[in-house]
Amino acid sequence: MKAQQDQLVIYNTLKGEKEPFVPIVAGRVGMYVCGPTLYSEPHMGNMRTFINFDLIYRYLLHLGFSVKYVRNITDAGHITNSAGQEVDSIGAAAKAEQLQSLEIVYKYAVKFQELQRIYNLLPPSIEPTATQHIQEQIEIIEQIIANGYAYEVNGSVYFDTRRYMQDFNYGILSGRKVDELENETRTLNAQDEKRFFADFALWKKANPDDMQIWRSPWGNGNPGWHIECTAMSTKYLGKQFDIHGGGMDLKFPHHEDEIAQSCGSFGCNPARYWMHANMLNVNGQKMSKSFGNYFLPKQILDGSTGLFDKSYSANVVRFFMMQAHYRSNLDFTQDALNAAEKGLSKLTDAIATLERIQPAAQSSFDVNMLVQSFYKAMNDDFNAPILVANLFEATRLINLVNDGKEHISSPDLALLKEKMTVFAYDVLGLQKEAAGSESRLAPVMELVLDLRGQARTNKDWTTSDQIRDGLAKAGIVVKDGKDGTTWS
RNA sequence: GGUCUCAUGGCCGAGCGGUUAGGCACCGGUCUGCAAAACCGUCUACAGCAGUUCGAAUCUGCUUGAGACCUCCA
Repeated sequence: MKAQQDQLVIYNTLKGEKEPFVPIVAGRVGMYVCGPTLYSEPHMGNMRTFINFDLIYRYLLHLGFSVKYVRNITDAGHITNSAGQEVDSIGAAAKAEQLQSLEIVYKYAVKFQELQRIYNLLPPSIEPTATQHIQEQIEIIEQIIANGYAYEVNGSVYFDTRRYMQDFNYGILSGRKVDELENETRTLNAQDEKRFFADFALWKKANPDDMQIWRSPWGNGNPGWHIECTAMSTKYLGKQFDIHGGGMDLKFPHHEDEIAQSCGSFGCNPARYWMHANMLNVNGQKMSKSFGNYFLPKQILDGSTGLFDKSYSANVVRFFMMQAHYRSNLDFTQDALNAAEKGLSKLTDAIATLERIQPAAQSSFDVNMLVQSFYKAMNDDFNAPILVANLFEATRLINLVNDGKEHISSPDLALLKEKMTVFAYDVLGLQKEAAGSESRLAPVMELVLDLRGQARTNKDWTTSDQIRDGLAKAGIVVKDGKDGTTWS
């Protein structure tokens, strides 16, 4: 695995190009990913980012890295945006639902946990919450003030972007130039407390109707909306760690400001590799709450999205997502989901077929090369679509072996079996379909199919077809294969 | 308006200068009492116009179209 570790290449948003992945400490990876704000149930687009970073986490683990994966939960409303508007999303949800802020957070945290289970996400090493780290946030703000990169005005603290730009590059991640930003935003902040339009809040003085308020050296208030990630990543991963991830829409200003906060307090960029997952699209447009074109992960499961005429399992949705690269847009369409559903079953069938294959003295194809292609794909910036294509190449060969047209040796068979299983289930995070889940139905079906088998032996096609049609009406499909009859 | 990204066959989606991506659909075949399923095989591309190059989907320029960010956002 060490050799494979050395081959890993990651696209670093900070550099705008792929580069070899060299962890700060050999064999260890510290990874921080921005998690959800729990003022509502995460929608499918939110889930795509978490599924993609789950894939990355899983592959790093498979390569043998010891990974500390921190993904935060935002349970404090982000009080202001840079236009100075009040946007405490959690507080707003709390008022709308007539609950306390933490009730809202807990309510949706439970749902998020459930979704992670259903979509087969590995739990992160730590899931810290913002409200449990107010003190750490305050301490970092104090440090930034002490370093001269922030100032207090009337109970609020702002990051001093102009002062910061004298020593550091603001815009290093997003490529934004402050003077380009200015023309647009200046007017919005005319009567702001800020010294400069690009300054952002680290701490915001409390409003009378705020639902959550904390004490601070500057009076009662709320933390700004970037500081929590700086506080928590620093606490659990150190001032500098390996990978910082999140959705592409967080690149600016959230991640840019995290960098500014880290540089402003500790003098260094918090992460060496910045990774950004792309958005999920519906009809070519980003799925988003504000566009109203979003739907919930469980609506796909029960078929109530209104967009598709049937439901899909979490497994199919996950496989569908694995067929696009994490840095690409992905369009959520019914045809694409249907294709994923069929493809997935073809793939899992082939893995099951491996169990029945009889080895030959020699292999008629290069199994080792095939397995290497799995690693090659994933080592190239986690290129899951290529991996999937290679798994389908293996699928084709497995079926040919099963038909006696290709051969595989015993050691090669063992290798292929292991790697197919590992890559499909451990790395891609697909789930083995629970066979025979309807335990009470199984013996009944056995009996029914047995009777139908007898009818077929007697060439009593009327009875045989009657049974088949009757079962079809009950939603059970009978398949007459070469090796007997199966149903599903 | 500013910054940036992308335009691939019926659909989804890889590709980063020379090789079949892959899946689904279609079509042909194998199997089958029939059907379905399964398996095998095959076809359809690179938005447009110029340029660089022995060679371009892949590099450059322009045109057209779409999207993201600049407000909360995964």
